[in-house]
Parts: sequence; structure tokens; C-alpha cells
Amino acid sequence: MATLSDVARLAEVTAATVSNVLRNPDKVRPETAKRVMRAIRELGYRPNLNARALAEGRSTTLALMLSSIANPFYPEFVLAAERAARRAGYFLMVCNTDDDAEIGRAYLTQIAGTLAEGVLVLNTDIAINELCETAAVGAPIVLSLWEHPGRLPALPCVAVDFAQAGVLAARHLLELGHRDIGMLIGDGCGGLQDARATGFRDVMRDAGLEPDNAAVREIPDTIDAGYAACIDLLARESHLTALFATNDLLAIGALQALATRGHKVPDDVSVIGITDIQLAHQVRPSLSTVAINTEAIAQASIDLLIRLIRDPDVQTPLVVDVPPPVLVRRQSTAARK
Amino acid sequence: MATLSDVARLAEVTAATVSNVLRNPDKVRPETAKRVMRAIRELGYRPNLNARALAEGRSTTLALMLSSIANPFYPEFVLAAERAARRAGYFLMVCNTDDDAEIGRAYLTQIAGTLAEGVLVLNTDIAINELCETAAVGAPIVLSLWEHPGRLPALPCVAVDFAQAGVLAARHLLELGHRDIGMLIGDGCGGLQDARATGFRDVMRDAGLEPDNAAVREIPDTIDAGYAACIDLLARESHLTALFATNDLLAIGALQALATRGHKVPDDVSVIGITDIQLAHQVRPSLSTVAINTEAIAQASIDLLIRLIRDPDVQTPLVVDVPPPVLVRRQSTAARK
DNA sequence: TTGAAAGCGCTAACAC
DNA sequence: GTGTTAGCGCTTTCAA
Repeated sequence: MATLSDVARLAEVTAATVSNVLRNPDKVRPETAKRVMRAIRELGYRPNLNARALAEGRSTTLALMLSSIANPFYPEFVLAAERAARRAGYFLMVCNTDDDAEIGRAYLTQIAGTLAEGVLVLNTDIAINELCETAAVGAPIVLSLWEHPGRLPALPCVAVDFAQAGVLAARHLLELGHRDIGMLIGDGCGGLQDARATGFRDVMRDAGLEPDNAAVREIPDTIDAGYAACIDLLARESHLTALFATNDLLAIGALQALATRGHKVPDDVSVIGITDIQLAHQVRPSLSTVAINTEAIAQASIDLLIRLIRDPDVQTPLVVDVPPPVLVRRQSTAARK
Repeated sequence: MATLSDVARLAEVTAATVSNVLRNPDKVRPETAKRVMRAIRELGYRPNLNARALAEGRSTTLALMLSSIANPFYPEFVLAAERAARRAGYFLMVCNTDDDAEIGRAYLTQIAGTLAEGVLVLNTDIAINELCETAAVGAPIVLSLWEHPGRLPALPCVAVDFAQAGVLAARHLLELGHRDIGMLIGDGCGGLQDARATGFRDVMRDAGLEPDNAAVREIPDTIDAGYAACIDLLARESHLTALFATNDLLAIGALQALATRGHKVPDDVSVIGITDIQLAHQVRPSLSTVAINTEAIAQASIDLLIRLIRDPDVQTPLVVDVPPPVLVRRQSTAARK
């Protein structure tokens, strides 16, 4: 591959000038620039981003750490994050930790501050204080999709008001007249989704409804688990008229279970989730849910990370706001009969 | 961040020795190594992968170009590819082209051969000959999930026998006694999935069944499109007892449409897809499909790419074999009534 | 076994 | 405007 000096030689200038043509075009005479450009084209020259990163002391790559991109929520986030990064001139490296803290740690020590200029961490089994150590010596780290508004991490983060999502779901079901409501609480790699459950329960209590623990299942955050838990719930708690799931995946699993067991949704049972993943509108009946604005969250996360890269002196901890969750009414919820 | 020479200074050796401790441990006296290791730990030294890449003239990053990771098939591929890359000591950069050839081109010219040592291309709007040009000057490029066994590209590729997948689907439906079969043919970013359709039709013809064009829909490769097309098909072609979709997404959309219209699957209509994405076993009724071995394909693709990186002289074009597709019987297909 | 020196391809002062 | 020079952090001969 042609290098800067190859181009310089052909254009009969020095490497510095070629560099300037590419980086500070106004600093070089048009004719010279033209000659250089011709040489660049002729040789098919493309700058070596590695060398540039080394010389500039910063790279143009960001890393995104998540447990597994196979979880259907993440691709949407990744797509949005990658677009945001691209718009800002960065590449995105995707790091699946496979729920293995060792892998996460390995990634972090290898790339933070060298290959990647900053790291966006979604959910992780790595302890926050470990992340802090890395942030202290290496590149900035931003925690996104932070789920625990009560306890803020010692790192910059993008917190999502999941409690409010729970609140909206609860209000919706209450308004529809539901009183006997089962709960599927997801236990993802970010831990139990308890903010969502708490928001939901608070509204219920305010309405004079005490939670019925027999109708609650804490389960892994997957369609399969939602399906199994719902089958079980239907067998034991036949009085339920609605189901609240802390996550669309669980809700979709529940939808399948209800169909399998011959229950009509929403006539017999209403179902609502949280997130509004793509699939939520693609299943039938389509899933009512509380949408978090994935795109805005991803964009805000990348923005924050880049801000931290540009100005490392920004005071941390630092929390960035994103649009609040929004109820999305679809076919899976209806008035209690 | 601490550098090699920081470590060297502290350990009272030269940078070369530190480098050797890390890369050629056997070349350095144990006591020295120990001293160096202590210094490394003390300073929290981590090698700068950028500098290393520059010095070695090669990086440890691979790029994966695809149209959009939001397409539910890709995350599974990406996960497998990233694991394979990681096992081989490489990082994976994910590049969404958003079905925009310009973006793909920009990625290619920027990273191929500099940031990324090799590029894996899944489906692309970039013309093959453009890819060849890049491959000629920059890093090796491997085409994966190649769908057209008849016309092999001028690039190394991992071809999947999708025609055979169509054959298996056809045989399955025939064995179940179906004769009136609708077809949903996906038109993805890799172009019309015609190998799959051709394989299917060939078997049908051999069985004396001429294709009924009125029962065929060529549509974008999404759940939504599958849903819409199926709704339409049901309205016009009520005699159909089975549906073949060239892709699980379409089949899943069809499943939803059938449920919406009150048709029982598989009692009234059987449905079969191709790929076996995760979702295929998670929907109810679960989807019968022809599985391509995504993990093996991803692994083979990464292997081939790395082989090409290590030994650029390998004769191209080059096609790598992967396990043939396999029929997966689930709940969505049953004998014609 | 260790060190000295050159260089990977590029950028960034600073001088001309 | 353009060239000279030094250096980013590392690897890699080659000498010692």
C-alpha cells in the first residue's frame, strides 16, 4: 500500500505537505494541492489510520461492550450507536462479553485507551470499581442504560427512567380496569430489573392493590423464560386478567404461552412489556409496551462519550438525561371484561 | 498511560528487553523478566496496540460489513464471528452500511488494510469488482453467505448451498402431501433469494407440479413484508395448504398473518422457512425451517479470512465448504388434511 | 542475555 | 507555502 512519502515523492513535495493537503487544505497552494491530489489518486493512496492514531495520540475507534448481541434488544442499540459514532467520525468495535467478566476485563485492558478512544458499557458483570480503575488510567468509560436511579455509579452514565416505565405500564393496566395482574420480572445481565418492578408496584399500592407474590416470577430475560413462566403462571393463577413484564422479550414469550394455552389476548388476558423492541410491533397481537427511546439513548451515550474524550476534565460523576419512556398502546391490552 | 520506556526505565533495562519479556519470554533471563514484570504491574502498563500494529505492519482487527445489524439474522452471525475472531486474537469492528453503497465504500477505503487487517463482507450493494480493487491494494476480503453457487465471485468466499435448503423444504412439504403451496421469496440486500426458490421449484417440477405464479410473492426480506404478503395471499389464493418462505423472517410474518386471519397452523396451513434464526423456535407454533449452520459459517468465514491474512499468496478465487443445510421439523408443518 | 539503533506511517512544531 | 525535524510507542535486526 502506498504511503505518504510515496505520494510526496511522486508529487515532488514532502510528506508534511501531503499531510497538509489532507488535513489543512487551506495551508497549501491550490496548484500544489492539485498535484498532490493527482498523485494520491494515481497511487491509490489511503492514509494509515493506525499511524495517524499513533502520531495524534488518539484513535478514531470507540468500543461497545455488551453481554451478547444475540439478545434482540442490543442490535437496535448497536445500530443506533454505530450510526451516531460514524456521524462523529468514529468506528465502532463490538465486544460481546458472553456474560463472562474475564472476557470483559480482557477487552477492557487491551483496547481501552489504545485501540479504542472510549468505551461504552451496556451491561456487565464487571464491577463498577474495576471500570473506574480502567477509566482512571485509560480511556473514558460511559455506562449506558443505567437502571438504578437511586444509586448512581461513580462513572459518567446515561440513566434511563425505568421506574417511570413501570409506572406507565401500571397506570395503563389500572385504567383498563385490571386488578389481578401477574408480574414477570427479568433478571438480565444488568441484574434484576427491579426499578421497573418498583415503579409498577408503587402505582398499584397507591391504588390500594397489594402485590400478590404468588403471581410474580423472577426469571432470566429471554423469550423462552417468559414463555415457561407464563405457562406456569396460567396453571396456578387462573384469576389473572393481565400480565406485566419488565421487558418485551418476556412479554412476547407470554404472548406465545397464552396462544398455546388457548387464551385470547387481549380478550382474556392483557399483556404489556417495556422497551418497544422491533419485534413488539411484529408479533400478533402486537404488543403494548412502554417505549424507551433506544435511538436517543444510544445517541446520547455516544455524544457523552465523545464529549468526555474531547474534554477529559469534565466533572464526573455525570448523568445525562434522555427522553422519558412513553406508553405505546397496541393490540395486547384491552379493558377487563 | 505508561509506555514501554517507562517500564524499561523503572526496571532498569531497555525497551527492547521489555518488549522481549512480553513477546519472546524465552529470550530473556528469568530474573530480568521478573523485574520487568514487577515494573509492568507497578505502572499498570498495557501495550499500545496501535503502536504495535504500526511497528508490526499488521493490526489485530477484522471488519465485518453488513447492511444492518437490526436484521434479526445478523446478530447471531456477528456473535459467532466475534467469538471466532476473539479466539484467534482479533477484534471485530462492525460496519453497518445501511444499504448505502457510499457508506460501504467509505468504510472499505478507510479501514481495509489499515485499521482492519481483513474484511468480511456479508451482503452489500457494493459491486464485486469494486471489492476486488480494494482487495488488490488493501486487505483481504472474504464474501460470506454467498448465495449464488452458479456464479462464483472473483473473491474468496464462503458459499452456502441455499438451493439445497429449498430442496429440503420442498421435499418436506411434498412428503406431507401438500400440493398447493404458496411462495414468499425474499429480496434482501444480497438480491433476490432465487437459489432457494429454484431449489424448491426444481423439486416441485420433478414431482410433476408446475409453479403457480399467482401464489408467488417477491418481497423485501422482513417480518412485516411477510405478514402483508401473506394477508394478501390468503385473500386471493384460499386453496393453499402450505407456504414456503425463502427466509424465516418472512415465514414468521406469515405465521402472524395466519393467526390474525384465524387460520390454524399447521392444521389449515403449513409454513416452512429457511435459516433457523433464534426466533424460529420461540414463536408459537414454532417454525419448521431448514437450518443453515450459522455458527459454522461464521467460523469458516473468519478462518478463511485469517488464512488469507497469514498467507496472501493463497490462490484465489477460493471457495470454502460449510455443512449442508438441515431440515428442522417443528410445529408449523403437518400432513395435509 | 541485553542494548543500540532504525524504522513502521503519520503529525506537528518550527524554520525557511 | 513548503520543508526540516522530531517523535508517537512499539518491534526488530544486529552488535556487544
